[in-house]
Amino acid sequence: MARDGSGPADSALVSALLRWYSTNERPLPWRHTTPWGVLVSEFMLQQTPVDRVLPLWEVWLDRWPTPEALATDSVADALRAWGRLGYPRRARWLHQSAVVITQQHGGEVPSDPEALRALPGVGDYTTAAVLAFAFGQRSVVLDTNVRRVVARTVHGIAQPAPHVTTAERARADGLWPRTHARSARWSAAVMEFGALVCTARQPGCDRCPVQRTCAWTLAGQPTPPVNSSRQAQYEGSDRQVRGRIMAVLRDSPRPVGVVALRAASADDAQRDRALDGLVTDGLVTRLPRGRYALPD
DNA sequence: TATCCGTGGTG
DNA sequence: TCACCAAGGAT
Repeated sequence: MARDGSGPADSALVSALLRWYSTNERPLPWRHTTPWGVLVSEFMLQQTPVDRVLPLWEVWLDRWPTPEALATDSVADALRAWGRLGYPRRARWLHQSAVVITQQHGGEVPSDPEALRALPGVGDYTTAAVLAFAFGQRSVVLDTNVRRVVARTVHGIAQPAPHVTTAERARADGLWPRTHARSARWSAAVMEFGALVCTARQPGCDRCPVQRTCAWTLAGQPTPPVNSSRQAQYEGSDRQVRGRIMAVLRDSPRPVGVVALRAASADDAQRDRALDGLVTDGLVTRLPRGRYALPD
């Protein structure tokens, strides 16, 4: 039977997972905080597990309880506080967003989709997430968890496409509850369900409340096509060297010279390449006489 | 649009 | 051991 994403089976799915969420929701601190607290959490959670974000989010919100507080401090402060969370460009984007919020939005995280989407480091997902989780608005929150749950339970495939397609978004919109409050809660519920039960590797189908109606299970849980594009090797990569350079600069209270950066890579060409990239990305400042530092 | 961007845990 | 995975975004 063809599914258009708005039939009674979908209503049953929504109701069942909302019920599951009512007794399985983790007490994460960003469930009850300010819009700024939500925005910080969303930046930190991009491609980063919850357990690693938790302690750092507490530190950040204590130190910078408002966008203005962060905007007043330097990018270097933000990069040091980001520590080893990964993707330090997120710390810079978050700092830049804090500046924009302070200067253009009166210090308040905007609740307007266009204004949110215009902030550096804020894409389609983060825009939808802030609308739902900070402002209780209806938005179709499509993250990796949500997309996997919908792909399986509704579309009957093990994995969603590599990127969100127009058709996928349209079908999800048909599935999403119409009211603001129910939509926002559903977004959190389906995301939590994907993170805790309908996981990527070993889904807990024995604990799943919608196993009987799951399209993927009914189809015999067909395995996904083999992933043709493999993840690039990290060991020895420019990426690894960039990370090491950032670590040296974070740990140094003053600018460093090339000698200190040799610890990041003994390969002069690779080290220069990585440094150029970091300078271009605004994560490192090149000073006179061959010295380097984190940006002001 | 395919690729790049960090880091650490895991099966 | 090592490839995959984790509340993506920018170019």
